[in-house]
Amino acid sequence: MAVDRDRFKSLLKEKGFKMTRQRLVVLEVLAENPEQHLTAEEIYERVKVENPDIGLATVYRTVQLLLELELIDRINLDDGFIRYEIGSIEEKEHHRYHHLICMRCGKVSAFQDDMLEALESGVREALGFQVIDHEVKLYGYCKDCLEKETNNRLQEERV
Amino acid sequence: MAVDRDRFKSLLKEKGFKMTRQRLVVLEVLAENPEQHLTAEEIYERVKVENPDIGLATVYRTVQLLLELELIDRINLDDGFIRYEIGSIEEKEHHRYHHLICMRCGKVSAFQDDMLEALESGVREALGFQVIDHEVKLYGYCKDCLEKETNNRLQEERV
DNA sequence: GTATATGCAAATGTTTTGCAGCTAA
DNA sequence: TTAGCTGCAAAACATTTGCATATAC
Repeated sequence: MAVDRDRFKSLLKEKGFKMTRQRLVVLEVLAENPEQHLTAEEIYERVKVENPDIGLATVYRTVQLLLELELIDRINLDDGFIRYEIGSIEEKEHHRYHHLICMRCGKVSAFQDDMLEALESGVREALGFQVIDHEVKLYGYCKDCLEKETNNRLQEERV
Repeated sequence: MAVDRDRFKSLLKEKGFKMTRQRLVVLEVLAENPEQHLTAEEIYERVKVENPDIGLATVYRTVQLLLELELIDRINLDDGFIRYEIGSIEEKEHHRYHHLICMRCGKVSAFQDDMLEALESGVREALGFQVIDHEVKLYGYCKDCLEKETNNRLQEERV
């Protein structure tokens, strides 16, 4: 996924920001790693490969800016890091975070589902709360870990 | 909601822990403030009223212990604090965190809903991911804020 | 030219940890 | 008695901020 330089530039200009090499590179790293939920440190390491002079503080300042511009999403997996990933193109108005977090291997994958719209309208009617955005995290065991466990069990029974 | 001292004691004993005044008081504070999603600091302040000699580190160590014993739940509202609240009695196997977070006044309220079970079984079938626990956060505007906004608008029109 | 952005280092603020003394069992 | 717990202070950690310099426009 390539970054549209000119669109980025005019998006920045709209809000009085300047286009810089650092901002472009941070956005590019995120665009090149979709659904990778990178931490600031991870973004920093990848940016440094081609831009060794960049500072970690700039990465932190840039992700905040990109969040403001709604170009990226923030994900909190409760492991002490805030993570970022490029926003999906299809669903611009509603940011939908649905993440499957494996409690064994820690792998995180995303999925899409519109089922929660029913929940949201229910909340509106029952409690008078108007939902603007939501975040859903499902914790459990991924396919791979479930299969491994089954294999181990079979092996144990054989012994 | 009073804490059952003896049950707490035997629960600790089961895992080789000791019952202490500090642990009991921390649990009591959480039991007396259901659905209050207190931070460690807030728990500390409330505990100190009757136990001025307690240390903040003990509060941190105790909430970790209570989480392990599944007596309390952890909530992360992405505001830089980890919050804790007493676990609800009815739903022991599944910890269900559903929180409504007002983007205007910051008020947090909880609600209960079993709708997500359908989502979970769907995820199991489609992706092979076995869901054990989930967390849902809905961001939006609470009833009070919506009403205030409406009132303000009416007043502006009148002027 | 000037307003904005950067890099560095220092500060921040929450949470964790080391350790000597204390307490429950 | 002794294994486990506590309080204190220091450390650890991700993230933010101040400031002088550099850069975009």
